[in-house]
Amino acid sequence: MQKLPEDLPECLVFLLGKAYQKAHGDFKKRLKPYGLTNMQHLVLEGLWYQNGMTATEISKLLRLDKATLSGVLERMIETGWIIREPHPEDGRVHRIFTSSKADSLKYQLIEERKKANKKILARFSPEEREMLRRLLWELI
Amino acid sequence: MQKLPEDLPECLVFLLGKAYQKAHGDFKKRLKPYGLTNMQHLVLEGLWYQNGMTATEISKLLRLDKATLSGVLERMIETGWIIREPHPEDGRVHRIFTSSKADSLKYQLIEERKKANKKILARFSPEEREMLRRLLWELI
DNA sequence: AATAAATCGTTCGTATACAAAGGAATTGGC
DNA sequence: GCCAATTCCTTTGTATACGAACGATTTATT
Repeated sequence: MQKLPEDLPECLVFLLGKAYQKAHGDFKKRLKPYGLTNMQHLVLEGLWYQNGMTATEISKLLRLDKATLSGVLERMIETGWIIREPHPEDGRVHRIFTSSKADSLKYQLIEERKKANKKILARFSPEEREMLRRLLWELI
Repeated sequence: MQKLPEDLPECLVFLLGKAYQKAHGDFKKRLKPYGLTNMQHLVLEGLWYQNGMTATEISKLLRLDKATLSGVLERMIETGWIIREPHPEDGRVHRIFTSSKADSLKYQLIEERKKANKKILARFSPEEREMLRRLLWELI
Protein backbone atom coordinates (compact mmCIF):
# COMPACT_ATOMS: atom_id res chain seq x y z
CA MET A 1 0.00 0.00 0.00
CA GLN A 2 1.26 3.44 -0.79
CA LYS A 3 2.18 5.69 2.06
CA LEU A 4 -0.50 7.54 3.95
CA PRO A 5 0.15 11.13 4.90
CA GLU A 6 2.19 11.28 8.08
CA ASP A 7 -0.10 13.79 9.68
CA LEU A 8 -3.35 11.95 9.06
CA PRO A 9 -4.94 11.44 12.45
CA GLU A 10 -3.92 8.20 14.11
CA CYS A 11 -6.69 5.63 14.42
CA LEU A 12 -6.25 2.03 15.42
CA VAL A 13 -9.67 1.06 14.10
CA PHE A 14 -8.58 2.32 10.71
CA LEU A 15 -5.21 0.58 10.89
CA LEU A 16 -6.74 -2.71 11.91
CA GLY A 17 -9.30 -2.39 9.16
CA LYS A 18 -6.70 -1.81 6.50
CA ALA A 19 -4.46 -4.60 7.78
CA TYR A 20 -7.44 -6.92 7.75
CA GLN A 21 -8.48 -5.74 4.30
CA LYS A 22 -5.06 -6.55 2.96
CA ALA A 23 -4.77 -9.97 4.55
CA HIS A 24 -8.34 -10.78 3.58
CA GLY A 25 -7.75 -9.68 0.00
CA ASP A 26 -4.61 -11.83 -0.34
CA PHE A 27 -6.38 -14.89 0.92
CA LYS A 28 -9.39 -14.16 -1.25
CA LYS A 29 -7.28 -14.31 -4.39
CA ARG A 30 -5.86 -17.65 -3.35
CA LEU A 31 -9.29 -19.10 -2.81
CA LYS A 32 -10.82 -17.79 -6.00
CA PRO A 33 -9.70 -20.76 -8.16
CA TYR A 34 -11.60 -23.05 -5.82
CA GLY A 35 -14.78 -20.98 -5.97
CA LEU A 36 -14.63 -20.48 -2.22
CA THR A 37 -14.96 -17.27 -0.27
CA ASN A 38 -12.89 -16.61 2.84
CA MET A 39 -15.91 -17.12 5.01
CA GLN A 40 -16.71 -20.43 3.36
CA HIS A 41 -13.14 -21.59 3.80
CA LEU A 42 -13.31 -20.65 7.45
CA VAL A 43 -16.45 -22.72 7.91
CA LEU A 44 -14.75 -25.71 6.29
CA GLU A 45 -11.78 -25.39 8.61
CA GLY A 46 -14.18 -25.23 11.51
CA LEU A 47 -15.88 -28.40 10.38
CA TRP A 48 -12.59 -30.19 9.86
CA TYR A 49 -11.80 -29.22 13.40
CA GLN A 50 -15.10 -30.70 14.52
CA ASN A 51 -17.50 -32.16 12.00
CA GLY A 52 -21.24 -32.36 12.52
CA MET A 53 -21.68 -29.11 14.44
CA THR A 54 -24.95 -27.23 14.40
CA ALA A 55 -25.15 -23.72 12.97
CA THR A 56 -25.14 -22.24 16.45
CA GLU A 57 -22.06 -24.22 17.43
CA ILE A 58 -20.22 -23.10 14.32
CA SER A 59 -21.29 -19.56 15.01
CA LYS A 60 -19.87 -19.71 18.54
CA LEU A 61 -16.65 -21.48 17.61
CA LEU A 62 -15.82 -19.04 14.86
CA ARG A 63 -17.45 -15.92 16.29
CA LEU A 64 -19.73 -15.49 13.33
CA ASP A 65 -23.06 -13.78 13.45
CA LYS A 66 -25.70 -16.45 13.09
CA ALA A 67 -27.74 -14.34 10.70
CA THR A 68 -24.73 -14.04 8.43
CA LEU A 69 -23.88 -17.70 8.84
CA SER A 70 -27.35 -18.71 7.75
CA GLY A 71 -26.81 -17.40 4.26
CA VAL A 72 -23.25 -18.67 4.07
CA LEU A 73 -24.32 -22.21 4.88
CA GLU A 74 -27.14 -22.04 2.39
CA ARG A 75 -24.75 -21.10 -0.42
CA MET A 76 -22.30 -23.80 0.66
CA ILE A 77 -25.04 -26.42 0.47
CA GLU A 78 -26.03 -25.20 -2.99
CA THR A 79 -22.44 -25.43 -4.20
CA GLY A 80 -21.90 -28.83 -2.60
CA TRP A 81 -19.25 -28.00 -0.01
CA ILE A 82 -21.30 -29.08 2.97
CA ILE A 83 -24.27 -31.29 3.77
CA ARG A 84 -27.05 -30.56 6.23
CA GLU A 85 -28.81 -33.33 8.11
CA PRO A 86 -31.69 -33.06 10.56
CA HIS A 87 -30.75 -33.67 14.16
CA PRO A 88 -32.21 -36.96 15.36
CA GLU A 89 -33.19 -35.61 18.77
CA ASP A 90 -33.98 -31.95 18.25
CA GLY A 91 -36.29 -30.83 15.51
CA ARG A 92 -35.05 -27.26 15.62
CA VAL A 93 -31.51 -28.23 14.80
CA HIS A 94 -29.59 -29.31 11.74
CA ARG A 95 -26.12 -30.74 11.82
CA ILE A 96 -23.57 -29.67 9.25
CA PHE A 97 -21.01 -32.00 7.67
CA THR A 98 -18.31 -31.45 5.09
CA SER A 99 -19.00 -33.08 1.72
CA SER A 100 -16.67 -35.52 0.03
CA LYS A 101 -15.89 -32.77 -2.46
CA ALA A 102 -14.62 -30.64 0.42
CA ASP A 103 -12.77 -33.49 2.09
CA SER A 104 -10.96 -34.42 -1.09
CA LEU A 105 -9.51 -30.89 -1.17
CA LYS A 106 -8.88 -30.70 2.56
CA TYR A 107 -5.10 -30.74 2.69
CA GLN A 108 -4.82 -28.56 -0.37
CA LEU A 109 -7.14 -25.95 1.14
CA ILE A 110 -5.41 -26.03 4.50
CA GLU A 111 -2.16 -25.55 2.66
CA GLU A 112 -3.56 -22.42 1.01
CA ARG A 113 -4.28 -20.94 4.40
CA LYS A 114 -0.79 -21.73 5.60
CA LYS A 115 0.74 -20.19 2.50
CA ALA A 116 -1.39 -17.08 2.91
CA ASN A 117 -0.24 -16.72 6.50
CA LYS A 118 3.35 -17.29 5.53
CA LYS A 119 3.19 -14.60 2.88
CA ILE A 120 1.64 -12.07 5.22
CA LEU A 121 4.20 -12.77 7.91
CA ALA A 122 7.14 -13.08 5.55
CA ARG A 123 8.64 -9.74 6.43
CA PHE A 124 8.54 -10.30 10.17
CA SER A 125 11.08 -11.97 12.39
CA PRO A 126 9.89 -14.89 14.52
CA GLU A 127 9.84 -12.59 17.55
CA GLU A 128 7.75 -10.04 15.72
CA ARG A 129 5.32 -12.70 14.58
CA GLU A 130 4.86 -13.94 18.09
CA MET A 131 4.46 -10.38 19.33
CA LEU A 132 1.83 -9.58 16.71
CA ARG A 133 -0.02 -12.74 17.54
CA ARG A 134 0.02 -11.95 21.24
CA LEU A 135 -1.06 -8.33 20.82
CA LEU A 136 -3.95 -9.27 18.56
CA TRP A 137 -5.03 -11.96 20.97
CA GLU A 138 -5.08 -9.46 23.78
CA LEU A 139 -7.16 -7.12 21.70
CA ILE A 140 -9.73 -9.83 21.23
CA MET B 1 -14.27 -12.49 23.72
CA GLN B 2 -14.40 -15.92 25.21
CA LYS B 3 -11.45 -18.17 24.69
CA LEU B 4 -11.04 -19.99 21.44
CA PRO B 5 -9.89 -23.57 21.57
CA GLU B 6 -6.13 -23.74 21.86
CA ASP B 7 -5.81 -26.24 19.09
CA LEU B 8 -7.88 -24.37 16.53
CA PRO B 9 -5.63 -23.84 13.54
CA GLU B 10 -3.70 -20.62 13.66
CA CYS B 11 -4.73 -18.03 11.10
CA LEU B 12 -3.66 -14.42 11.03
CA VAL B 13 -6.44 -13.44 8.65
CA PHE B 14 -8.91 -14.71 11.20
CA LEU B 15 -7.16 -12.99 14.10
CA LEU B 16 -6.97 -9.68 12.28
CA GLY B 17 -10.61 -10.00 11.33
CA LYS B 18 -11.72 -10.57 14.88
CA ALA B 19 -9.53 -7.79 16.23
CA TYR B 20 -10.96 -5.46 13.64
CA GLN B 21 -14.50 -6.61 14.35
CA LYS B 22 -14.05 -5.83 18.00
CA ALA B 23 -12.50 -2.41 17.50
CA HIS B 24 -15.02 -1.57 14.82
CA GLY B 25 -17.92 -2.64 17.02
CA ASP B 26 -16.74 -0.52 19.95
CA PHE B 27 -16.45 2.55 17.80
CA LYS B 28 -19.78 1.84 16.16
CA LYS B 29 -21.56 2.00 19.50
CA ARG B 30 -19.97 5.33 20.27
CA LEU B 31 -21.10 6.79 16.97
CA LYS B 32 -24.63 5.48 17.11
CA PRO B 33 -26.01 8.45 19.12
CA TYR B 34 -24.83 10.75 16.34
CA GLY B 35 -26.46 8.67 13.61
CA LEU B 36 -23.09 8.17 11.98
CA THR B 37 -21.52 4.95 10.78
CA ASN B 38 -17.81 4.27 11.15
CA MET B 39 -17.33 4.77 7.46
CA GLN B 40 -19.14 8.08 7.50
CA HIS B 41 -17.08 9.26 10.45
CA LEU B 42 -13.94 8.28 8.58
CA VAL B 43 -15.01 10.34 5.59
CA LEU B 44 -15.62 13.35 7.84
CA GLU B 45 -12.16 13.02 9.37
CA GLY B 46 -10.76 12.82 5.88
CA LEU B 47 -12.54 16.01 4.89
CA TRP B 48 -11.45 17.80 8.04
CA TYR B 49 -7.94 16.83 7.08
CA GLN B 50 -8.52 18.28 3.64
CA ASN B 51 -11.85 19.77 2.68
CA GLY B 52 -13.17 19.93 -0.87
CA MET B 53 -11.68 16.69 -2.14
CA THR B 54 -13.25 14.80 -5.01
CA ALA B 55 -14.63 11.32 -4.51
CA THR B 56 -11.56 9.80 -6.13
CA GLU B 57 -9.26 11.78 -3.87
CA ILE B 58 -11.14 10.67 -0.77
CA SER B 59 -11.04 7.13 -2.02
CA LYS B 60 -7.27 7.26 -2.44
CA LEU B 61 -6.58 9.02 0.84
CA LEU B 62 -8.63 6.60 2.88
CA ARG B 63 -8.14 3.47 0.78
CA LEU B 64 -11.83 3.07 0.13
CA ASP B 65 -13.27 1.38 -2.89
CA LYS B 66 -14.81 4.04 -5.10
CA ALA B 67 -17.89 1.91 -5.69
CA THR B 68 -18.43 1.65 -1.96
CA LEU B 69 -17.68 5.30 -1.40
CA SER B 70 -20.28 6.32 -3.95
CA GLY B 71 -23.11 5.02 -1.81
CA VAL B 72 -21.59 6.31 1.41
CA LEU B 73 -21.36 9.84 0.06
CA GLU B 74 -24.90 9.68 -1.24
CA ARG B 75 -26.24 8.77 2.19
CA MET B 76 -24.14 11.46 3.84
CA ILE B 77 -25.57 14.07 1.50
CA GLU B 78 -29.10 12.88 2.25
CA THR B 79 -28.48 13.12 5.97
CA GLY B 80 -26.81 16.50 5.70
CA TRP B 81 -23.29 15.66 6.83
CA ILE B 82 -21.63 16.72 3.60
CA ILE B 83 -22.30 18.91 0.57
CA ARG B 84 -21.44 18.17 -3.05
CA GLU B 85 -20.59 20.88 -5.52
CA PRO B 86 -19.76 20.56 -9.20
CA HIS B 87 -16.14 21.18 -10.05
CA PRO B 88 -15.76 24.46 -11.94
CA GLU B 89 -13.17 23.10 -14.36
CA ASP B 90 -13.99 19.44 -14.81
CA GLY B 91 -17.50 18.31 -15.61
CA ARG B 92 -16.85 14.73 -14.50
CA VAL B 93 -15.95 15.74 -10.99
CA HIS B 94 -17.75 16.85 -7.87
CA ARG B 95 -16.05 18.30 -4.86
CA ILE B 96 -17.14 17.28 -1.38
CA PHE B 97 -17.32 19.60 1.61
CA THR B 98 -18.33 19.09 5.21
CA SER B 99 -21.63 20.72 6.19
CA SER B 100 -22.01 23.18 9.04
CA LYS B 101 -23.84 20.45 10.92
CA ALA B 102 -20.73 18.30 10.69
CA ASP B 103 -18.37 21.14 11.52
CA SER B 104 -20.31 22.09 14.62
CA LEU B 105 -19.71 18.59 15.96
CA LYS B 106 -16.13 18.36 14.75
CA TYR B 107 -14.24 18.39 18.03
CA GLN B 108 -16.80 16.22 19.72
CA LEU B 109 -16.58 13.63 16.98
CA ILE B 110 -12.80 13.68 16.92
CA GLU B 111 -12.90 13.21 20.66
CA GLU B 112 -15.01 10.09 20.21
CA ARG B 113 -12.37 8.58 17.99
CA LYS B 114 -9.67 9.37 20.50
CA LYS B 115 -11.68 7.83 23.29
CA ALA B 116 -12.34 4.72 21.24
CA ASN B 117 -8.63 4.35 20.57
CA LYS B 118 -7.80 4.92 24.19
CA LYS B 119 -10.20 2.24 25.29
CA ILE B 120 -8.88 -0.30 22.82
CA LEU B 121 -5.29 0.39 23.80
CA ALA B 122 -5.98 0.70 27.51
CA ARG B 123 -4.53 -2.65 28.41
CA PHE B 124 -1.27 -2.09 26.57
CA SER B 125 1.90 -0.44 27.77
CA PRO B 126 3.22 2.47 25.71
CA GLU B 127 5.86 0.16 24.24
CA GLU B 128 3.26 -2.37 23.25
CA ARG B 129 1.11 0.30 21.64
CA GLU B 130 3.99 1.53 19.59
CA MET B 131 4.89 -2.04 18.64
CA LEU B 132 1.33 -2.84 17.56
CA ARG B 133 1.20 0.33 15.54
CA ARG B 134 4.47 -0.47 13.84
CA LEU B 135 3.58 -4.07 13.07
CA LEU B 136 0.22 -3.14 11.59
CA TRP B 137 1.84 -0.45 9.50
CA GLU B 138 4.28 -2.94 8.13
CA LEU B 139 1.46 -5.27 7.27
CA ILE B 140 -0.19 -2.54 5.24
C1' DA C 1 -9.99 18.78 -35.38
C1' DA C 2 -11.04 13.87 -35.09
C1' DT C 3 -10.22 9.64 -32.79
C1' DA C 4 -8.27 6.91 -29.17
C1' DA C 5 -7.12 6.46 -24.38
C1' DA C 6 -7.78 7.67 -19.78
C1' DT C 7 -10.51 9.45 -15.83
C1' DC C 8 -14.61 10.23 -12.80
C1' DG C 9 -18.42 8.66 -10.78
C1' DT C 10 -22.37 5.40 -10.83
C1' DT C 11 -24.69 1.06 -11.17
C1' DC C 12 -24.94 -3.94 -10.83
C1' DG C 13 -24.13 -8.41 -8.78
C1' DT C 14 -22.55 -11.08 -5.05
C1' DA C 15 -20.91 -11.69 -0.30
C1' DT C 16 -20.55 -10.32 4.18
C1' DA C 17 -21.95 -7.80 9.01
C1' DC C 18 -25.25 -7.22 12.24
C1' DA C 19 -29.60 -5.59 14.67
C1' DA C 20 -34.25 -6.87 15.07
C1' DA C 21 -38.15 -9.59 14.61
C1' DG C 22 -40.46 -13.89 13.75
C1' DG C 23 -41.74 -18.94 13.26
C1' DA C 24 -40.98 -23.60 14.86
C1' DA C 25 -39.64 -26.63 18.37
C1' DT C 26 -38.06 -27.68 23.11
C1' DT C 27 -37.59 -27.16 27.95
C1' DG C 28 -38.70 -25.61 32.65
C1' DG C 29 -41.68 -24.44 36.48
C1' DC C 30 -45.70 -25.57 38.59
C1' DG D 1 -49.53 -31.95 31.19
C1' DC D 2 -49.76 -26.73 30.28
C1' DC D 3 -48.03 -22.25 29.41
C1' DA D 4 -44.07 -19.30 29.51
C1' DA D 5 -39.38 -18.76 28.57
C1' DT D 6 -35.72 -20.30 25.80
C1' DT D 7 -33.33 -21.96 21.84
C1' DC D 8 -32.48 -22.58 16.84
C1' DC D 9 -32.61 -20.81 12.57
C1' DT D 10 -34.42 -17.69 8.98
C1' DT D 11 -35.88 -13.34 7.17
C1' DT D 12 -35.66 -8.38 6.66
C1' DG D 13 -33.42 -4.03 6.36
C1' DT D 14 -29.37 -1.23 6.15
C1' DA D 15 -24.37 -0.64 5.42
C1' DT D 16 -20.26 -1.99 3.69
C1' DA D 17 -16.59 -4.51 0.18
C1' DC D 18 -15.23 -5.06 -4.27
C1' DG D 19 -14.91 -6.68 -9.25
C1' DA D 20 -16.89 -5.42 -13.57
C1' DA D 21 -19.03 -2.68 -16.82
C1' DC D 22 -20.93 1.77 -18.33
C1' DG D 23 -22.02 6.76 -19.57
C1' DA D 24 -20.17 11.30 -19.55
C1' DT D 25 -16.20 13.91 -20.04
C1' DT D 26 -11.47 15.20 -20.58
C1' DT D 27 -6.85 14.60 -22.30
C1' DA D 28 -3.49 12.79 -25.46
C1' DT D 29 -2.21 11.54 -30.09
C1' DT D 30 -1.85 12.17 -34.60
